[in-house]
Amino acid sequence: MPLTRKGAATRQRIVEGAAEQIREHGVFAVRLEDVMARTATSKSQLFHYFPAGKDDLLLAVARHEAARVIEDQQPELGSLTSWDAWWRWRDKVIARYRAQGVNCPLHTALAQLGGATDATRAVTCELLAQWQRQLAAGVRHLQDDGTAAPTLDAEREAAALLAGIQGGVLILMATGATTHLEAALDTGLARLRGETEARR
Amino acid sequence: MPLTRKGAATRQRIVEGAAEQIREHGVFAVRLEDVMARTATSKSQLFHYFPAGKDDLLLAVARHEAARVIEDQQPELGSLTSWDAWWRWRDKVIARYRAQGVNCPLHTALAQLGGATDATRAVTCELLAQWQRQLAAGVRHLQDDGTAAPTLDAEREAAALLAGIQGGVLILMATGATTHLEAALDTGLARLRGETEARR
DNA sequence: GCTTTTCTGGACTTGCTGGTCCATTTTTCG
DNA sequence: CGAAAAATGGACCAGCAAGTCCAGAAAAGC
Repeated sequence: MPLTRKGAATRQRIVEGAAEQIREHGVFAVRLEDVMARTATSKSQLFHYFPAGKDDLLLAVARHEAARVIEDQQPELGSLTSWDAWWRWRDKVIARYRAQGVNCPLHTALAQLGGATDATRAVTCELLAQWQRQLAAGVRHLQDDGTAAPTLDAEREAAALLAGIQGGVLILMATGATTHLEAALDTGLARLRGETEARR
Repeated sequence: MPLTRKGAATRQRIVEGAAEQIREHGVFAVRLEDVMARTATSKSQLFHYFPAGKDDLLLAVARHEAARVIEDQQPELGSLTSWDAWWRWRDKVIARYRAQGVNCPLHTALAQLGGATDATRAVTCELLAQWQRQLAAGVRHLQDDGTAAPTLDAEREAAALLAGIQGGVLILMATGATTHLEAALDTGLARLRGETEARR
């Protein structure tokens, strides 16, 4: 079923509108009606573009938001080629999540879908894998320029860092404080450099 | 409203039954009816013991599960007095969450409640605070016996470790793999000891 | 034992929200 | 231009699950 230019625009409007709505009020509070009102669409349109209904839409939103997560960290995340770049990235991550506050659309969208479906799981895994891949690349850069010990397992370090970020964000969502996210990032980076003390 | 012995038993049966149900099928799939069937109770009982309805029950479950989280880590978490104790604790945490698999009743229960309510936030914060407190105490023990550098900020290290655990569990729930949880714990512990290499 | 309170059963109500349907308009494309 | 396909509007349906109510059984307490 080919989409006309107009159709594609509408579809996108729906996805973005739904994402915003979720960001503002959380997934559980979002009804199809809200999305309709926000995006000036009718129910038939929703089901026209997302035949399988709400889950279908939510999945699209999840994909959309997953892409955003990575994009928002660029270009820093993609070029963690120096110690300085790492710190710029660190600051960006904290700023991004501090701004986002307690609503993690991706996280909640996935939660709503129950994680049961293979599709949702795939979205999550893909996001995590991409993220970790870029972190690991960054670790290797540090190893190359002698900042980080060559004995470190880059992949493992990246995994640990990623876990710290996820947990930090989770705690941020629960408590509203960025303390843990910062602690995770700072101790993680300090570790890469072989420092005992965490900066800042 | 004083509870008779029987009443208290019923109430507890409901909470535990609901918790099990959630653990097995996730919060979103749990209907009051399911809880009724499982605990051999009627709807009037549910509303008798939890006047505010489902949210009320869910909150009780959250509290119940929060307590479990800490309990399940005892006695290790409470006495992280040596490097060895730390490792025993590490193994216990991994085992616990591996067994639990993809269902984190606490996490989902809180998600369902939206995190909006003050009550749910309080439960989460209390749990995190307790957890972190015990970790920090453990860090100080390591500093006392010379295993960890005295320059480390125990509270901050504990925060980072906690974030890593939370993220690791989150990723475990999403992907089913304990890789990240292990990586977070192992690098975290290695860092405490000032090792460059992560064990295992 | 008798009264009061608590506990339990289950039928009933109700509101909400996802989903269906068809008629109408707009776009596409030969 | 005209036919086919896509896009849109909005009324309608259906089911579910939360929450209400009252009557009756069991326990508590004097």
